[in-house]
Amino acid sequence: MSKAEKTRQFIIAQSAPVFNIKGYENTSLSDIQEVTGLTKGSVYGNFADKNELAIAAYQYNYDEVADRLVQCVKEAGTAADKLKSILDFYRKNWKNIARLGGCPIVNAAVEADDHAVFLKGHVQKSILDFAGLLQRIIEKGQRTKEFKQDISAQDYAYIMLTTLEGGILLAKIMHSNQRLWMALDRIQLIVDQEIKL
Amino acid sequence: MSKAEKTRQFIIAQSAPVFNIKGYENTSLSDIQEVTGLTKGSVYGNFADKNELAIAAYQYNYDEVADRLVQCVKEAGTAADKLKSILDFYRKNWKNIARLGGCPIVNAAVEADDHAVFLKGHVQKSILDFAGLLQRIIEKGQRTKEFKQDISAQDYAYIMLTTLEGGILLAKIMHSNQRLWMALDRIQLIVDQEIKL
DNA sequence: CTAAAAATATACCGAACGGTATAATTAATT
DNA sequence: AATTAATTATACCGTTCGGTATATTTTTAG
Repeated sequence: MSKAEKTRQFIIAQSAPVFNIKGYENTSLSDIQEVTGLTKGSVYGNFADKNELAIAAYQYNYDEVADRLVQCVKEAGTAADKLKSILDFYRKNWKNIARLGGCPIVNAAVEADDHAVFLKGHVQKSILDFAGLLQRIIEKGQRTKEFKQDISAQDYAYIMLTTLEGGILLAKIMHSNQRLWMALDRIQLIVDQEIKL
Repeated sequence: MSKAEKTRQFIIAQSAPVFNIKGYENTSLSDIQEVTGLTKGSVYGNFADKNELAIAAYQYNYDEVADRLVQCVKEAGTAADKLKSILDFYRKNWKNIARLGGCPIVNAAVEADDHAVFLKGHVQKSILDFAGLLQRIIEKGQRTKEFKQDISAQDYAYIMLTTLEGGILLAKIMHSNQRLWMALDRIQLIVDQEIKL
């Protein structure tokens, strides 16, 4: 890894939380200078423009959560355990996620849907990715006869994602873990009552 | 209503969708000049600063939706019909709401939770307001023996709100009505299976 | 160790930002 | 209709914005 590549990664890692907290359009280069201790010349030597860095930072923010989720899922055995491990992950890590600005998908989605267009494709892709993860777990459960055969794995994946992100949104603005806990409990209820055989 | 008061209302009404679309921090005074056809002097003659206008615009955006929801609720008879009328409202008006930037609560919440602090209290208040509306409908249903007695009206109000806002978030960024329809169907399912007697 | 290449810092650009003092205009009062 | 008061327009302020040309420093390769 060259020096410049190291610097590039350093800039992304340092600025990622700032983008997640202040917003991708609202974060300024002086914010990035402040948090990295580098100068504009250094930043622009490694990124074509602010948007390129913003996109890299969003990807970093999403991957940071997604990679750990995938890890949780891998470590769990049954499909039901895999789903539970995702809910547990949020219960265990919510405080820290909130400190870093909350869910990257939620934050970026609101910006990207009608004005920060340069982010839209990336946010859409990560939503498909997350929904896909959930869907594949449900389908696996169906193959292993853990879960009902006649349900739509995709529909339930999106119901879970919807409930999760709604819960995160409310929990963040209301400063209330309970709003998220309730959403997670609701997802578990759906798994137990509607998905499990 | 004085001339200035008329102008004030005009500025709020014209700029409200812009704030909802571009964000409350990211909307500039030149955006407001453009959409109102007025000059800075005129704007600052009616508002102390940009934040005062932003708050008024948020309130306008929320009230615009909330007032119509309250109207729907009033016109419906039973508690179950009242809840259904809210879901129908979103089904019928989603296209237009999306055109104006989506749900004011969702948009403002993401900004207000960690950087646009001046909005936070107002967003929190409207969430309590919306949840309260749902809660009161459920409690009415309990009093009229439509709904189960042993459920928590407040918990179900928040589950509905969570699902609704999650659905709106996904529908907006994915350009997919289906994501919202699915959330609305899920809420109806909860009413039918868990709330109704 | 030295030269070439790559990476970072400096100093600056024009444009847009939020905001204001004041002038010009319009509305309200008598 | 005239005068006063309220409202809107003009012109400007200092600051910050994203971005860049160039100089300096630091890596890297021979």
